[in-house]
Order: sequence, then C-alpha cells, then structure tokens
Amino acid sequence: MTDTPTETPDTEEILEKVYEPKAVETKWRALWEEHGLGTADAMSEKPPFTMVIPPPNITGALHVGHALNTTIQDILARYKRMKGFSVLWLPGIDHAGIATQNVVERELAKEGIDRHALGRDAFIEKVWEWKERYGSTILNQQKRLGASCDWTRLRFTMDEGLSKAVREVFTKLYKEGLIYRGNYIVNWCPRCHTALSDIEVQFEETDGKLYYMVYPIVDSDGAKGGVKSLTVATTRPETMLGDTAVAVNPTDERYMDLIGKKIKLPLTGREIPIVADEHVSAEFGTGAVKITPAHDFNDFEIAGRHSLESINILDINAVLNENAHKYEGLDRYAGRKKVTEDLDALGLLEKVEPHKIMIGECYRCSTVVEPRLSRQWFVKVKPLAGPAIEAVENGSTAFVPKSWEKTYFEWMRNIRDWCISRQIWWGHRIPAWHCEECAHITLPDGEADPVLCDGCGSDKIAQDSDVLDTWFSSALWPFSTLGWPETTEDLAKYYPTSVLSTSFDIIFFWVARMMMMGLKFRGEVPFKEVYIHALIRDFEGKKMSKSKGNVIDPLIMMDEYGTDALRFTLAAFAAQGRDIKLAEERIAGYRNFCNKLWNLARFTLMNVDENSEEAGTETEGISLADKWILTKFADCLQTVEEALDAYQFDTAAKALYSFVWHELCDWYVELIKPDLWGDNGEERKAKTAGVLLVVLRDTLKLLHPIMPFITEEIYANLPVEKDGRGLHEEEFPVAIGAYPEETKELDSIMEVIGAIRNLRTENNVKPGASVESTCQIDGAAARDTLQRGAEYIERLARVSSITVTPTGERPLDSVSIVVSGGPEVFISLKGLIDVEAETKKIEGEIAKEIAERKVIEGKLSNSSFVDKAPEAVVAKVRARLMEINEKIEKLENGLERIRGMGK
RNA sequence: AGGCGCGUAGCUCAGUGGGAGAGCGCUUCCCUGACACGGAAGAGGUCGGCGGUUCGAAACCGCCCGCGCCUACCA
Repeated sequence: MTDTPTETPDTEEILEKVYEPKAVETKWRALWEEHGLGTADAMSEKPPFTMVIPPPNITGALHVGHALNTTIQDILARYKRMKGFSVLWLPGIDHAGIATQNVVERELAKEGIDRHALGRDAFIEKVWEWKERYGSTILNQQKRLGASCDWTRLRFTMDEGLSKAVREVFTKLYKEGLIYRGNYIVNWCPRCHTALSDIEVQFEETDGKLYYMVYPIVDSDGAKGGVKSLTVATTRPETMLGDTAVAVNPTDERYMDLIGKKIKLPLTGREIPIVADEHVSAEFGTGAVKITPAHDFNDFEIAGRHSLESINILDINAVLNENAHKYEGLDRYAGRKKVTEDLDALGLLEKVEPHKIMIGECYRCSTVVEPRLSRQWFVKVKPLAGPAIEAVENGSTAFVPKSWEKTYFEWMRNIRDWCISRQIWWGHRIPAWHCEECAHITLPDGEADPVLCDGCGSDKIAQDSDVLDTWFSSALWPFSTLGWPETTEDLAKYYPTSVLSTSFDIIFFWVARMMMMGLKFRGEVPFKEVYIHALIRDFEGKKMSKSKGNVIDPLIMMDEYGTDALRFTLAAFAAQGRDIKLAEERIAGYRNFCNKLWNLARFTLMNVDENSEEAGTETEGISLADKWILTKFADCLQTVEEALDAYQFDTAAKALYSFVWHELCDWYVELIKPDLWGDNGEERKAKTAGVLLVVLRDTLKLLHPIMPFITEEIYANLPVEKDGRGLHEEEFPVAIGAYPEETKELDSIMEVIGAIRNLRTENNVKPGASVESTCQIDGAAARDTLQRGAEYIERLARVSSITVTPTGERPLDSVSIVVSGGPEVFISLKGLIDVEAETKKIEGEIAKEIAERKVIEGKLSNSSFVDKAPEAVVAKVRARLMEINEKIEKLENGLERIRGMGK
C-alpha cells in the first residue's frame, strides 16, 4: 500500500479507513479507570455536581432502559466535569430481596437443596457467595457503556454502612410511632411466600367471569312478599367459603327490609348477617355484595365498620385450608371450579356472565397475588408525605419535565401506609426483638443487639424473622451512600444531590420515598431536580419484554455498532415527554455518523501539522469559508450548551449531527480542499489547516459527553497541545469567533452552487462535464459577493467559467433558475436543451410564484394586518413581495426567450 | 371512571402565533485523491376532524374521533 515511505506517513497508518470501535473502547475504558476519571474529590474548591445512580437490581442484566439512563447520566457527568464542576456520580446496586432469593433458591433446587433444610444463616451465606460471583455483571456492563462513575465509591444496599443507616432509620421511626406492627390484609404472593407493598402488584386486565350466586335467607317468611333468597355477584366464587356477611347499600329500596336479617351460607351452612354499607353500589351486579374480609381489601374495610369476623380460608400457597372444610387441599382455581359445580347442582348458581377484571400479579414472578390477612410491619406514611409534597410545591425539588409533578402529587396525596415486612431471608432483618414472656418489642439502642427485654427484663427475646422491603433501604440511598449516619466530608460536600435521572415508573417506588426519608433524616431534599427520562419501546410502540421477544439488547448493539453509536442514538431519541420507539436501523444510522466523524479526522490529519493549532487560533487573515465554519461552530456550541443545561439531549445530538455532517463535511471540507492542496499559496494553506484543526478539536469536545470513545481516540491523534491530558480532562470549548456578514455572503454563494447543481441534474449533464455559467443580478455589492465566491462556485458546481453581470440578455443556449432574493443563474447547454421541458418547468415555477404572490398581496391589502401586525413582520412580507415580483419578471423573460428558441 | 400524553412526509420524530422541517426509506445519477457506513440532485404533507380566539393558527381555547400509558374499592 505505502510506496513512498519517506513522505508523510500514509493515512492508513494513522487511522483505519473505517472506524473500528472494539479496540478503541477497550483501550479507553482501561485508561479512564487508570486516570481515575470519575473519582471525586470532596476537598475540591470547585462547585459540586452530584448524582446517585438508581441502583439496578443485583440479579439484573443491562437492558436498553438502563443503557438510556446510564448514557444520560454519563453525558451530564462528563459535561459538568468539562464545565468545571466537582462531579460525584455515585454507582451502586441494590440487593433485590425477593428477586435474589428466588435466583439463589432456584440454583439450590438444581442440587436438590431446599433453603429450609439449609437453615437461615447458611442460606444467606450462599446468597453472599452468589453475589460475589455474579453480582458485578450489571456493573461491568455499565462500565462497558463508558459510565464515568466514581467506582471507588461503589455502594451496595447490604453494605455495613448502609445497613447501619437502615437500622438507625427503623429504630427512630418506630420510636416516633411512624412504624407499627399489625394484623392487616396485604397483598400476598403465594409463590414467593411473602407480603408485597401495594405498588409491587401489577394489574393486568383479564377476561374473567361474574358469577351470580343465590344465598337463601333465614326465616324469610317475615319478609315482605316472602323473599326467600338474595343473589350476589362475584368474580371469585370460591371465597364464599369465607364469607361473613352480605352487604347492600342502605338506600337501596329493594333490600331495605332485609337489612339485619341473616343468610344461610350455602355449602357451609353458616349464618351470616345482611348489613348496610355506603360502599356498595346499587347499580353494579345485583346490588348485593358478599363480604369476605380475609381475602378482599374492600371487604376487609367493610368488616371493620361492622365488626364482622374474618375467616382465612387460604394458606400461604393459596390452597384452601381447614376452614374450607371439604374443599381443603384444593388450590384456589380448583376450589372455584368445585364450588361453582356444587352450587350449580343445588340450583344456586343463577348465571355466569363474561366480565373484564383487573387481576394483580407479583411484580417479581407474575403469580396472581392473593389478598391475605397477616401480621406485618408498616410505615405510617402520611406524616412523612406532607413535607415531601411541600418540597415539590415550593420548588425545592423540581421535576423535568414538569408534568410529572402531577403524578407525584396524585400519589403522595392518596398515599396509604407502606407494608415494609417481607417473609424472606435475604435483606435487612427487622431490628426488633420479641419477648417470649411479655410480648413486648425491644429495639436496639446503638449498634449492639439487645439481649434483655425492655419490658420485663427477660432474656428470652428473639429477633423478628422478617426482613425489610428492599425499597426501604433504597429510600435512604442519596445520603446513606455518602456515609450517613456518620458525619462525613462527602455528605457535607455532595448532599443534597443535584439531579436524579430515572424513569417515570419508579416515581412511586423510589423517588417519593427518597423525598420522604431525605427530608425526615437530613432536613433537606435529596435532589434538586428529578429528570424523568423516556421509556423505550419497540418499533411498534410496545413495551419491550423477553416473553414478546422484541427486546433490543444493548450489549449486542454495542458489539455490532459500537458503544458511541448506541449512546448517540439514545441521546438523539431522548426527547422529553415522549416514549422512544427504538429500531435497530436507527443505531446503524448513527454508526455511519461515527464513521463520518472518523473520516473527517483522517482527512484532517492528512492536511495538518504541529504548527496548525497555533495558526488556527489566530484568526487574522482567514478565508471566507473559515469565517463561515467558525460562525456555524459558534451557533452549534450555543445550541448544545443550552440544550444540555435543559436536559434536551435530542436537540444537542441533532445539532451536532447536522453541524458535523452537513456543515463541516459537506460544505467546509469541500470548500477548503484547494486551499489545503496549496493552490492558493502556502500561507492560505497553513491558515486553513489551522482553522480545520481547531474546529475539529473543539467539535470533539462538544461531542465527547455523548460519544466519549471515538472522540477521545481521535483527540489523542490530533497534533494539538495536550499537556498529557485526555479529552475527558479538557474544558468545554468557547467560540473562537462569529462573522454573521460573511456567513450570509457564503450562504448566498452556496445557493448559487445549489442552483447550478440542480440545473445540471435536471438537464442530464454528466457529473464529470464542465459547463459555462452566468449569474445575472443587479447591485454591485451582490455581484462582488458572487465574484468573491467564483472559485467556490467553479469547483463545487463544476463550472468552467462564471460570468457575473447585471440583469440583461439571456445567454445563448442556456437554461436557468431564479434564486429567490438572488441572481438568475444560467448554464449553457449548446443545443442540448429540451425546449419543451424547460418551458414546462418555467411555467410551473411561474404558477407557483403567482400563487404565493396572491397570498402575500392579500395580506398586505388587509388593513388590519398592516395596522396590527408588528412592523418587522409587515416589512418582511413587503420585502418578500418585491422578491417574488422580481423573480416572476425574470421567469417570464426567460419563458419568452425559450419560446423564441423553439421556433 | 379519573389523570396524563400523543395524532405533522412511506416510517420515526422535531417544531409551538408570522414564508411546512430533520433522520431513515424511496427515485435518478456518480467508486472525483477523508468516507459507498460515501457524494450530488429529487419526489413526497388538506400538520386527526369540527368550531372558536386572532390581522394571522400546525401551534392558543373548546368539543369530537383515534391511539397509548398511569391511577382507581364497582364486587
């Protein structure tokens, strides 16, 4: 390939022809870590910028939602670092109690081991072993994305420090009466064998049935009209075994006389009362509701109001228990079948109708949850929610986009007590000790576990066997990770955090709870802003899920297209307030962009040397094209900066894309090639090479937060002063200069180039052939501009000669285009003109312009427009009218001449 | 049922009171000394519908239609 080794090295030796991300990414990941890129310095004088990563589930693997959120945070972290902040981006993972326990139990099951046989301590040891082996998977995947977290401050919710925070918070809340224990109905997962909080249940609309069951009334003779029975409607007939009442609305005339009477419950023979309750809707079903307090949330509340008994008919597996008598041992669905069959046989099943119902499923294992009565720990949330609501109302914490505040308020204002106990082993064990002798609950005072009962002094106390909801520890994340409850430098420097980036579905689980805990225990909001990013869906707008098989795996995408391409895609689609429909072609498109940038760098390296940077920094004597690109760069810089400050990642990405591809590559590089080849002297060559280098250097800085790998690699190859710094350590660039007048000039020259190119294509001129061109325009200044651009026009439009004249005779054998507000542009075709086509084209043009003129004239003849619209607008419209008139005149002249040629 | 959001070029989406835009796809031509993961030139839209406000509406307001999501105790 290289045959002239004595000359400047062949470009192939500098950079590959096509960008190959793999090696570059591996190299820079290692170097960044070596350089301590993300390591924060709490002693720094710089202002702090803090983010805590939403800790991913330790059992998880990176999905495209993580990839988006990690990318967003990394863009912010790198941007803020370059802007001079002391950035702490703190990474971590949560212990995911239920999910992790499930995973480890499944592993053990393969070896035929049950956790109960193993025992609690041994099992937990197994979980830690598992964590050591697999727990870093997702962290490594985040590193692969380029995440510039402070990996020296990595935290895990089960760390000693964080566990200390959990115990401190639990104890304090209990002592203040904000944590209590009680027997309530909760969501129960019959597969995970634990209680779940309200929001851990996901509702799915399902095709269910509404069963109408006949309940005989005891002593019906006394009732008016001799009513002998009552029909109730239910979606869960099997629960009738646990019915303890039937309720009707007190104002429902159909049933008024029955209130206070009794039902003889079929199949069991129990007698239960008919009660009146406001909650019952007379319109739905039959207006009479069976009440099963142990297995329905509403029924539980109604039971409370009427002091009804609760009969639990299901065990922890949702299998009917001894209270279900002869149905004992059937699971809930088999029980349903048998109960309905038996009722039907007795003639007590009136009818069955199809009915849509919302069924709750466990968010970890999708098993249908069972409302179940049990003793659990709860956080009394209302007193904590108040300040958390206020903090958002008064702007201490702001949501971006703001519309999410409504969701937050909605939930916070209707919040119910939070069930925090879980009947599993993996997690923070509840720091409460029960006394065998007096039933008193003893809490630790300090770090040591209590040994004696606070109440009676007995030493027969045992720690509660439940663990806390994982989200309980997550709620402390913004301050527990900084060292709380110790007083630390990190806490002083970096709390409250600056922004939390997360997805909307986590507002309830996490954001709201962090707000409550942060305010309660730090007296300050945990973050000043909450950026709610988009949800990623597949190309059809469906939620991605493994079962649908429509997931886009970010790891595969990184393999195939490069990490920068994936990151850029995610940024470019991260418009606020809208879901992202992601398709693989998008990523391929931005892979091409990476390659474009790469080749721009190759081109630059071929044309610059170690003196170029200095030459480019001094703007004296630079060319029209140089001034143009510096101006466009300044515009791009401003757009990117404003966009990133406002979390408009799509705007930033698109501005960069269009600047690099269309302005830098398509125009500037093409314009300056003759300069770089020395056609216009050595001085010009050196100057332009300088501007090219400096613009590329600063463009890399702008791009770096979004595409860290490729920009770092190119930057390392540029002959610019680095002082041993990598791009990630550089400051964000500032504009070198802006030249609006010259930029306008070159823009108008480009329009002429566009016009000539258009004429060439329309008239089938071979791409290689040169043509003669004439530009006619009145006004010396306009002609000067074109004259100054003559070289550019000749080169980029392949014109052999260009003549600039005032408006006048049409050149022989030519076709033309009128540039609005610019010249009439001709190219000569020497007898190759298709007169008919040309005539048609011009006629079409004229028709279009006349139509527009009509609209504009209409505006101007409307006195209220002229009077009321701002002057600038009216002036603009007037100028436009002149432009159009001029254009029409030229077109008409042209048409006349063309017609003459046809004869 | 309530809340939020969306409906702009074939597809994905910007635009949010004064001349309809981008990317991808498509058509035609071109391997010109950074790049075919490329270059040049094009075609393509009653801005969901109907009313209203305004000199002026894709944008603001109201209603309607369609779609999505979240919340909810109609069993």
